[in-house]
Amino acid sequence: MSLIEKHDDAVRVRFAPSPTGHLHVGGARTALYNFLYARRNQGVFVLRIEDTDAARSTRESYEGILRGLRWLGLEWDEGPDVGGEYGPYVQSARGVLYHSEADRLMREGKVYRCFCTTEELDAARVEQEAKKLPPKYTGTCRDLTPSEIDEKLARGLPFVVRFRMPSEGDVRFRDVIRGDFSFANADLDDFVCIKSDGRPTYNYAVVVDDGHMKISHVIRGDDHISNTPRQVHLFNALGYRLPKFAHLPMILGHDKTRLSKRHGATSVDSYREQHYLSEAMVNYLALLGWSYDGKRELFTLKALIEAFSLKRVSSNPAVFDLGKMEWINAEHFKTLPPAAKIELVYGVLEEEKLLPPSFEVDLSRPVDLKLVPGKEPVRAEAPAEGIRAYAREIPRIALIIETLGNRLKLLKDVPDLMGYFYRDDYARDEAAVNNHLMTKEASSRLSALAGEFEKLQYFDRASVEETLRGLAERLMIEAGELIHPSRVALTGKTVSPDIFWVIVLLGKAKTIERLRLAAALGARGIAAS
RNA sequence: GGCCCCUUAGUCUAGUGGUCAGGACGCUUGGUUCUCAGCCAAGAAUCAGGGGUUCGACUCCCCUAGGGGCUACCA
Repeated sequence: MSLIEKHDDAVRVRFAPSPTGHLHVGGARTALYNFLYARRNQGVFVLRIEDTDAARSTRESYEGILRGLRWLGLEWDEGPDVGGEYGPYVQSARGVLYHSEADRLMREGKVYRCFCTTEELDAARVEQEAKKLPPKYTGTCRDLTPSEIDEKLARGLPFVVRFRMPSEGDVRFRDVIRGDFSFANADLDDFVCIKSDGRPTYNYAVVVDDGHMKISHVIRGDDHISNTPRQVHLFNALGYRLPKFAHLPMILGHDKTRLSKRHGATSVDSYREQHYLSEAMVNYLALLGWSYDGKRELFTLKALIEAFSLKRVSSNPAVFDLGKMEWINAEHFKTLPPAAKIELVYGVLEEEKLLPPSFEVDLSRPVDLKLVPGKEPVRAEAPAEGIRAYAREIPRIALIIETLGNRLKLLKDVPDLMGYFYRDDYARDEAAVNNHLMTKEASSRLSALAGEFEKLQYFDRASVEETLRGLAERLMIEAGELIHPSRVALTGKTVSPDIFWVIVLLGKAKTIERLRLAAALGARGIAAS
């Protein structure tokens, strides 16, 4: 094998979004599969921006797409911002190429100028539809004589460039995922390559670019299957080597229609904003249309690169299931090292403004990292700017995360799960308060418990538990009779992590304060009723 | 209207003529327990429908139905 051939066989794939909206999950998955295929085969991953629709393309969208891809960890080797051998990578900057290639096709008689107006075209289409005929270009300008063309040109009439489609025969191509296709040329049309404003159409620009960028595999959504025969014609007409095609199944919403806004969040931005882990998003997207062996489901990006294969991409559409993605998110979160969890949780606490400077917890004596059973003390890294102010809060966050354990699955649940550790105006469950706090017994018990805690020298978990259970014994009640109202008094909810850890982490002063408040509330409530 | 794609439990999938149709999420039940989560154990649930081909079809062919795509000077 010569060096040239070797070069031609190199895997080069591309993700080619048009900057007309946010990066949605379907696009992200297409990008992911391209990325994985490139990395798996030591290939090159190209990012190309298809902005030939001047009216709909925006700068914000362009930036959003790049941001989304970076968040997912899908770094490209060639692209608009990083450059590369075959740039520019933005179609609006490749006009010269499109025109020179069109001129070449024109000289070879493979395309022709069409002077038909939009009105004429529309009228013809309406007529065809009325007669239940397939709408096709009528071919008015297909065989204009050179003098007719010169005459129209001289009059300055606008024109488009159309592809001269053979009226007979058929086109064939193979799809890596779906096998062989054959389309009758008669069903295709003399589609437009260059619009009257001089810009290329999608079908034309894609082929010129894929050809010139030496794309070896076109991996894209299956909504492009029916565009492929036109593109194959163009590849042949232009004399480019035909890439291999791989069409991915569509991603659907829960009602099995194309995924759209009304199905919930469809942009990868919104998942990032909701604090989903990018690794989880990548993992879930990978599974939407691809499987490794039908068994293994948890992968890091790195593991996906090892495992990915186009051969195992499914051909049926997949429904996006948030529930499964959240499970995958939880699984990935579990595997994070403590320091990473702290950083993530801290970020959410800060963003949700749950770190009010006024909220002082009495941590001077009791809470110590050594209290985490079976764990090495967690040492926070040198605090970054902004973190300094709360540096002494870091160990406590570490302990809260530790205590929360598996209950913390989604970062977006942090406010709900941790709010009562940081604010006195935490959410209270109305029913829980009524059921557990508004009784004479609860009121006196909580008051008694507060009194017992008051006497404690060391507010560690063992002392706290011993104190509570001891009181229960003396009152001749189940420990639960003390635990349940305490939980509601301290957290506002009927569910929380281990109550003794909650008490310790809340600190002695705060615990007693809330127990007394609840006791008073109960006494008042009873007197009032 | 024409051309094309898709169809295994609620969902993602394994399966390539002979399997008790496997796994996962979710769901149900039981166990552990201060609640919840977790964990452990058990369980319900699937080959869209109809014709063929074959000794034998989830697997091959045809039809129907449903969903989707293209048929633009959108991509």
